Amino acid sequence: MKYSLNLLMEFAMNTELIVPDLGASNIPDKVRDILKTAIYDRRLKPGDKLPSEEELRKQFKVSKTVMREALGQLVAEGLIEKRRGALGGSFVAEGNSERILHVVLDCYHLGGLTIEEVIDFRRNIEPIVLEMACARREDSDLDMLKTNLDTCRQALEKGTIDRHNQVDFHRLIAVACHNGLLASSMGAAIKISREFTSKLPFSLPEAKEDFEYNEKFFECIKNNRFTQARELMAAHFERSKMLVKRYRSLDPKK
Amino acid sequence: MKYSLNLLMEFAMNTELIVPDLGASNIPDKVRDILKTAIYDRRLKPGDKLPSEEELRKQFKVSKTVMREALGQLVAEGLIEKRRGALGGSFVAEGNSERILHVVLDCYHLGGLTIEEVIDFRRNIEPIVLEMACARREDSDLDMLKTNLDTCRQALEKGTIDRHNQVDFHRLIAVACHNGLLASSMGAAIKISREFTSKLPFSLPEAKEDFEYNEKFFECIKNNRFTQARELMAAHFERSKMLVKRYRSLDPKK
DNA sequence: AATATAACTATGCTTGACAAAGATAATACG
DNA sequence: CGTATTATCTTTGTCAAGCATAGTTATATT
Repeated sequence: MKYSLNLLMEFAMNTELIVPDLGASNIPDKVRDILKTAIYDRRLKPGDKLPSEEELRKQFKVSKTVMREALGQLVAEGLIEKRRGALGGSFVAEGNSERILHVVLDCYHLGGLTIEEVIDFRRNIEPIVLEMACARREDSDLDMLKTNLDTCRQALEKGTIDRHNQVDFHRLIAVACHNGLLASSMGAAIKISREFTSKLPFSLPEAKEDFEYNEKFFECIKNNRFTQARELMAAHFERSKMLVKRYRSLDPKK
Repeated sequence: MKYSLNLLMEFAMNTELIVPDLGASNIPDKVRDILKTAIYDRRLKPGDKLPSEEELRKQFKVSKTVMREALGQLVAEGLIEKRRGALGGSFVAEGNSERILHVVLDCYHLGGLTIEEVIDFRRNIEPIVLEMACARREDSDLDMLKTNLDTCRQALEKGTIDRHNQVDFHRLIAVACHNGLLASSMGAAIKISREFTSKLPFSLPEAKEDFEYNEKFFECIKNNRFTQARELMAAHFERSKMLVKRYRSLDPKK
């Protein structure tokens, strides 16, 4: 079998190699950077199969362990996927914006982002997002949003609260904008909000009030009511602000 | 030395362990998930030192190789940092939003995001960002922006173009909003834009026109001219749109 | 007292061997 | 002849033991 990866030899040739990335100190990182560069340059495209670990190991002239660690990092970064078995191997991953969400979440949990920032982000951006959704939504988006509303309504009618879906409605609004970057960043912000608010007390009347907002948002999107949408979203966030404040006053520390 | 990580034993106890994350198939992933969970739960806080590889290996009852792979993945994900030497080891990383940028870039290079989406994101969000900057900028932000303008102006006066800084001005606007999530997502979008437009031809008159926009943005931010800012940014993006279109017509494929 | 050296602790790298998964080909058997 | 089982082959996954290297600390030498 022939692989179009002789270019990797650029590594094997130079013990002190020329890496485009600022010099990684250890060998696995160097190997990883070379493969990463090949992917960035599209010499390796999504779906492409890399040589086997054994083959790569020989090409890079590194040990099995190092090769595995380099590939492991690329897997962790979501750039490649590995499959076992006879037809297995390492494959360049399809671009999926799922990882954006995870990284933002990581950052939040490490204290690199505060909940205030996240909510501030939403408060300022979501009005625009709703406006965009009004302009761009397709019929399938309306169906999607409607399904969410129905699910939440059924829960409320039974006296329960579907908190997950009720918050998720906001993510779906972003999805209806048909912009991956927007959907990812809003998705992350909303996921963090959801994780945070899940600790807050939430009464049935409050939930119903929240749900009514979602219904109003839906009507705006359906009927392309741009300006009304904006005001509504602003009002909604004034409310959220109060909820967070109340929580903070209940539990002053942290 | 005593580590407060006996909780890790929850793994060692169960050969078939209970991982919060949906079952990772291989051992390193399981170990990684457990450590990740500990970080998420803040049982391990940024700056905390993990036990040595040897110690962890014993606690998790896994081989050295597996332990290293698990830690390697956490490093790749930016959750921990490793240092060599006597006082070395694995340390929980401080939250840094730098990784968000990398992941978005990865996603773009894998085809998970198109340049159209990125520009669309900017066109819709940046007017708000500029507006926010008008309201929130501090004196230090004005200095930062001014320094950028000076650098670019000097280049133009010498007949050269400082493309990097001229685009970077937009990132600095986002920074002036004092919201990490906003700065990160806009930073990523702008970095991708920059990478893309670096392939476009760019004449000196065009660069000057672009620079004048930056100067106008600065005046808005300085004097809190919200509404003017918005119109300006919209106009600026109409221009960018044309530039991209021209590029596409020059090079129809890709 | 300043400097070189040794010891210690931790990560980094190598090698070799075997296990397990997944696909294919060969074989046995109805 | 067709199906089911078994063997085999490729590739990733795991283990183990040892040595190399970095960085700190203590010790010895001058």
